[in-house]
Formats: sequence, structure tokens, C-alpha cells
Amino acid sequence: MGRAPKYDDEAILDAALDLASEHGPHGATVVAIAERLGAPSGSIYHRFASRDLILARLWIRTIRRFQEGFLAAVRLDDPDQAVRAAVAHTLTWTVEHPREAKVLVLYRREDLIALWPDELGDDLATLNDEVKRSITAFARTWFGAVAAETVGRTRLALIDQPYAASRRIISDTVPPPPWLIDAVTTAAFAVLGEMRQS
Amino acid sequence: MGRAPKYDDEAILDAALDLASEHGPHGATVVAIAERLGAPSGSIYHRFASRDLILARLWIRTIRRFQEGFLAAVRLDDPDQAVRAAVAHTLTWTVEHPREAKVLVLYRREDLIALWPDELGDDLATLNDEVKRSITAFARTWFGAVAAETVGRTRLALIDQPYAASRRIISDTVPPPPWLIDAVTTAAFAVLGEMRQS
DNA sequence: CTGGAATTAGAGAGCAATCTCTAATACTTG
DNA sequence: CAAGTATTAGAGATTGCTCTCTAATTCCAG
Repeated sequence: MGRAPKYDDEAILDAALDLASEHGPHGATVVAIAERLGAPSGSIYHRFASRDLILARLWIRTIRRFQEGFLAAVRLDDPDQAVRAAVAHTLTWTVEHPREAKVLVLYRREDLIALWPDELGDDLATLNDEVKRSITAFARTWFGAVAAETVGRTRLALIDQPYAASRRIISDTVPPPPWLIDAVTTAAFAVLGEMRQS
Repeated sequence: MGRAPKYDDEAILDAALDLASEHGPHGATVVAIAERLGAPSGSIYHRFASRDLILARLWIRTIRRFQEGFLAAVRLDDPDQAVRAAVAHTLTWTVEHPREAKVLVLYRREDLIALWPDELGDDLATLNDEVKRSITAFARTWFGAVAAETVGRTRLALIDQPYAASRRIISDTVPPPPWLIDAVTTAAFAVLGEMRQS
């Protein structure tokens, strides 16, 4: 069966994550990844056909890891609990996974991955489908409406505003203050609350 | 006095802005900037000592242009009007200056400018001072307090959350919905409103 | 122990980007 | 109109990165 792998896929993705989160997208060069693993750059290309493929796989892995908890939160039976859990998940996940959060929050896919590898085409297209569906489902379940505004406000409250707080957490050198989750949750309810009057 | 300039500083910054907003940070290469102006790349270096200096000057110019209106808004005499004006300014400025907003909102200085040029050192350190002071002043004027939480909530309401909406505007292909400014303003008051009860 | 297959090792080709250097050019002042 | 100077023009040195190619190594199966 041949020689056992010394640097497996996950280790390479982890190294790329470290470098991208520390030095930005340009920091995760193939040479730098190899150096961090103590390998020559040629060995990396044995497992990944291109640098873009490494970063694309990292991107997918990171998004999936975040979405797992987010989807569970949004899909809670009680809408009130769903809002609280969704906001809390985004902020606590940011604190607990600082490197992955940094890559996800600070960079866009287009700037991280120059050319999306063909072999992953479908994964990219469907990556956000579940989240989109969960937002629409939330709007329908709680408000009985799927108008553009209803869905848009839900997205603002559960995704965009928590995202802003995450970004602040990442940029700050100090740990997030205890009132932050409350504040973002309050903002979420405020944005959603107006929907009932319209 | 010699030959009249054919490509002046502002034209070079404008070209860099176009390229950075269209293709991301890596798109604004010196060669690309020169090509857009119809000049050889050597001519660019006659006006700017380095690529980093071009992007640094662009960064400063863009921040200043945004801050102008933002500071005027936050400093309005009536705090209620100040909140509304600050939120509205961020969102309308994003719509009215899509290229500059894109550079400001999507990229961090560290990822745009590899090494901040020494000759601009002071400008970088003091760039955000006025905004920081205006946020602190707002918290003091309205709430009579400069505790970390008070200032933090003000920053969340007037900067971070409007920022998130800006980012959404930029990413969407369609113009922002009419309810967006209201929603972000509502969120701002919700975040600030809690302060009175604590 | 031995043959074979997967993996590592390492050098280097090719390319793109920054920055430099010198010569040519056009404008402005006296 | 002449002289001086700021600017443009363009070629090329250098660097760093992606990706390729071949030889060496290690492990497993029989």
C-alpha cells in the first residue's frame, strides 16, 4: 500500500489557517505552509493540485464548522430562543475559534481564492443554501410572511449585525465585554420587532 | 519650471481606487495603475516612491472623505438627530461612493498596505482620533458617562452596526431597500436605549 | 526478505510584480 | 529663442511565488 502520509490534508489546512489568520491571505503561500510543516513545497503539491485548492478546501471547512451551530440555533422551536441562540452562537464561536473566525470575518472568498477550483464547483454554489433557507423558514414560521423586507430584516438581525460585533471582537485586543451579547440580541429584537407593526 | 504633469497624484489615486475596488487589493499593481492611465510603470514611481505609498495615500484620502460627513453628523446638537444623521450618512455615503466604500469596508489597512510608509507615520496614528473623540463626546453629552460600556455601546450603535449594513449594501447587486436606514436606526436606539436603565 | 507503490525531498523553470536607471521630451522662464 | 528643469518613456535587474519534474525514501504485502 506504500508509505504512510507524513503531512495529511488536515494538517496542511491547519497550517494554511494559521498563516492566513496571522498574516492575511497573501501570507498563506505554499512555501510558507510547507515551512510551517517542515516540508519542501513540492510535497504540498502531492496532496493538493494548487494553492487555490488548499484555500478553497479551508474555506469550505471553516464555513461548515461555523454553520453547524448556527443552523441548530436558528432552527430552535421557540423563535425567541432561536434569536438569542443565533446571536450567542456567532459571538461565542468567534471567541472560541479566533483563527477561523478571523479568516471567515475579515476576508471575502474572492480575495482569498483567486480562481475557484472546478472540482469544487457545486460545493461553492450550495454552501450558503442551507443558511438562506433557514432564514426564510424563520421569517415564515414567526411572521408568516416571506416578503423581501421580512427576510431582509431577519438576515440583518441574525447575520449582519452579529457579524459586525464579531468583527469588533476580532479587531479588539481585549476579550469582549459581557454586555455585548445582550446588546446585539436587543438590536436583533428591535429590528425584528418592527415587522409586526408593518 | 519644466514640463507640466500629465498624470497627477489624484489621477493615480483614482486609478488605484478603481482597480482595488474592482479586483481587490492585489488588483492595484503599479503596472495595472500605469496601464489604466496609459503610462509606463516607471512614470508612476516619479510621483510615488512605492506602491505602498500610493495605497496609503488612497487609504487616508478615503477615510477623510468618509469622516467629514460622519463627524458633522455625530456632532449635531440634538442627540436624537445625531444618531439618525450618523446612521444615514454611513449608508447613503456607501450608496453614493460605491468604489470608495468598497475599499474602506471590505479591506483592512494591513491587508491593503504591506508596510506603512514612514513619511506618513503620524497620519496613521491620528487618523481615527477625531472619530474616537466624537464617540466619547457623544456618550458624555447624552449620557453623562464615559464608562467603557457606555462608549462601547455608542460605538456599536453608530459605527459597527451601520458598517454591517454598508457591507450588505456593497455585496448585494440590487440597491438597498428603503426600510434599511430605519432598521439600522432602530437598532442603534435599541442599543443606546438600554444605557438609561443601567 | 523482496518487489512495488505511495510519499517525501529538493532543485529549478516560468511568471509576475516592484523598483531602478538612463535617455528623450515638452514646458516655462528670462 | 535659448537654457534649464520637471516630467515622461521604456527597458531591465531583482525578488518571490506557483507549479513541475525526477530521484530518494519508507512502508506494506506476499
